[in-house]
Amino acid sequence: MISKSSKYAIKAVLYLAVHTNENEKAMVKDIATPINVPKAYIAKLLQKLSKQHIISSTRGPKGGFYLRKKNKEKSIMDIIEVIDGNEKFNSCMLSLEDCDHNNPCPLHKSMNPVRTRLIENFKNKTIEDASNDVIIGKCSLPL
Amino acid sequence: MISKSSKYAIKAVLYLAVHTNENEKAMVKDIATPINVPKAYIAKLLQKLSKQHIISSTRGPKGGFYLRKKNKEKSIMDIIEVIDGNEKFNSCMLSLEDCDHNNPCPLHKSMNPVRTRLIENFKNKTIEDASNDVIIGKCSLPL
DNA sequence: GAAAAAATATGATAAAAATCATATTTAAGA
DNA sequence: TCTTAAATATGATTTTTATCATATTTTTTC
Repeated sequence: MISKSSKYAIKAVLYLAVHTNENEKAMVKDIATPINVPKAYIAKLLQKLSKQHIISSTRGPKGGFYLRKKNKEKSIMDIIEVIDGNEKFNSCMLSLEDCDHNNPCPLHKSMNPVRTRLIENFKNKTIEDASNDVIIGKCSLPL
Repeated sequence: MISKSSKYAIKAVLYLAVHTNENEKAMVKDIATPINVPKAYIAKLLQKLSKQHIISSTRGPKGGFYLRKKNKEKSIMDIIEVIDGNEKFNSCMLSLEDCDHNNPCPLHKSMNPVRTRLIENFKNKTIEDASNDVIIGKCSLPL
């Protein structure tokens, strides 16, 4: 559905949303274990997210990764786009070159509403939305 | 979304649905080009599909791959399950071990209806349904 | 039955995704 | 300003997925 990397990234960002802010940062080693992702691998993903301003970071002692208010306004889709690229959901279900409404493949008609709904969900759900559900105990995260 | 292999397999089966029957078979070399898939690769996928009785085949001269009525009753989901395995759509969107209705991850609530719909679509759409749309010109296939 | 034409079986190679390792840069604090 | 602790940059390795190649078996036809 979405790549392992994107799933990892989403989990990491949600972890940061719940546990960090300008004053309380988290280091890779603090993040990797609770979200159950290899340390060196999540480090790379965090760097990518940081460079694209999905998350914030500072170097050196007392440094780490964290989320600002601005960061929390980003959507789940923003994360996926940084990690998997933004063609992820735009291509035809059968990868046909010129499948569209006027020239649909046999799966187009039934699948398009699903795809649209999927994209909407990812776009509409902000980091803040998702992490709030965790904070108020409505949803769970780790592992 | 679904693997390249599954897409290839679906295209091949639909090709067979439109162009073959008990009396008119198609060889790998006849199939590979129009659906735009490497010959040796689609050969392997066809063998897998054949072994699982999604498609039919006979060896030797005059042999080839084809679809019986029974084959056409199979669903798109049947193809995907043979190629990608049947865990494809069952896991949590974040791959959390014990995410379910009672202990949902932050994406569960919004994503579950989409997932359900997706599965239903794949299960309800038979080879026959899809190929008929091509035959009556409602949908297109190649490339 | 021998020859040829097809699928089938098996395994090797290439490309992409995921994982691991290490050197470099930056910032804090003594 | 030196040491240390952190992110950052870079690249090597492993695993998975996709692709290529070839030998074997089955079936038809002569």
